Amino acid sequence: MAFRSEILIKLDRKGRVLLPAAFRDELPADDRGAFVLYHSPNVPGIVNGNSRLGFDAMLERLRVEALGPKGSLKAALDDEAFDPAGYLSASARTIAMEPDGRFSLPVEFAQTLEVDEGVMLVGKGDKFQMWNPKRWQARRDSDRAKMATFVRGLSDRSDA
Amino acid sequence: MAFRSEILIKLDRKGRVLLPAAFRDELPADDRGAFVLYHSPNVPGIVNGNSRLGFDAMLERLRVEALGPKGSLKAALDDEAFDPAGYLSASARTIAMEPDGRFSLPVEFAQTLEVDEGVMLVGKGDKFQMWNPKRWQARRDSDRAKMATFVRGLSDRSDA
DNA sequence: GAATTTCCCATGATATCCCATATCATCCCG
DNA sequence: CGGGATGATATGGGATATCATGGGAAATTC
Repeated sequence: MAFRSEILIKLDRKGRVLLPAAFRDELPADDRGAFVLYHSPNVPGIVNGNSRLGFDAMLERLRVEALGPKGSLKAALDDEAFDPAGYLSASARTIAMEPDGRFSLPVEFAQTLEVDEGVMLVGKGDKFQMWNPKRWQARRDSDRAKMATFVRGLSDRSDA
Repeated sequence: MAFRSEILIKLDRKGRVLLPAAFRDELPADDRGAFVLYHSPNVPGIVNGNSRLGFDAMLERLRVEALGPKGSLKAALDDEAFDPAGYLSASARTIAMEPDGRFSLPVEFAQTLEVDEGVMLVGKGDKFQMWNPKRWQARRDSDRAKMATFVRGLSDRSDA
């Protein structure tokens, strides 16, 4: 399971979006037909996506790694303490696809994305993202510069 | 797994390219049939290729290098920080081959390469590259001179 | 019963399958 | 040792399947 590539998908006048075949193929074989969308925890305007399995696995890691094995029990009971996994669950929605891979984008996500006629789907390996195409272009340009800097930095370190 | 030699391959009028047998043989035995292409992180005009395994291994090293072993949870959640592995995933595509080893070159790669009728496939050991033949010739000539200088420099350094 | 959602069919573009050919290296057998 | 036989390789191309998208019609929903 590794989401790759960036694909521009049209939003039709019925509000439907296609999950590209390249991404559908990365969903677990026993759970095609549905996946999870959730708001970015720290960047408004980004919607994240993953298989149900992948999303649940991330929550699990979050519970164990961030809170420790005992913390997860506490999170299950303590309604006062902040629970990051619970927060993400609340911001997430399970999305059922039509047989051809299309789904209707819930308005809450359409709003943060501020989509009009197209959505950019971006593979991030363990998950994918949905972007407003223009905002993605700006982000990609800035990331490209950071990547070049990062690569240059690597060679320096090997000499040191 | 070691990609060697440089091979000129035709691009047919359907946009198909053959992954030469010499390179196909270097793919993992349990994962022939598909591989990964991705844009060079810092040189426009170069397309890199590797097995899925090789690509994923590189991403893994990247994550460790960039974030440290504990950084993976942060990378999975933080949509604001620059994530080199995520950047590469977005610039990559999984390519399925026909049984005879051919694949249709995605337009995004055909564009950066500016190919017309031929692509140069170049083995780089742990990965391979696709080049516009003319650009590759220029690069090879410049590399040849650099290599001679480099080899000459080696003896001095080893004595020091 | 008007708006929304789901199902189904249509279509153009692309990708894939499959068959065909030319070239070359390898093999095999007398 | 020679001369086909064999097989893998690189390429071409027709036929078929899949993909992304549009849109009509039935089924929900409030």
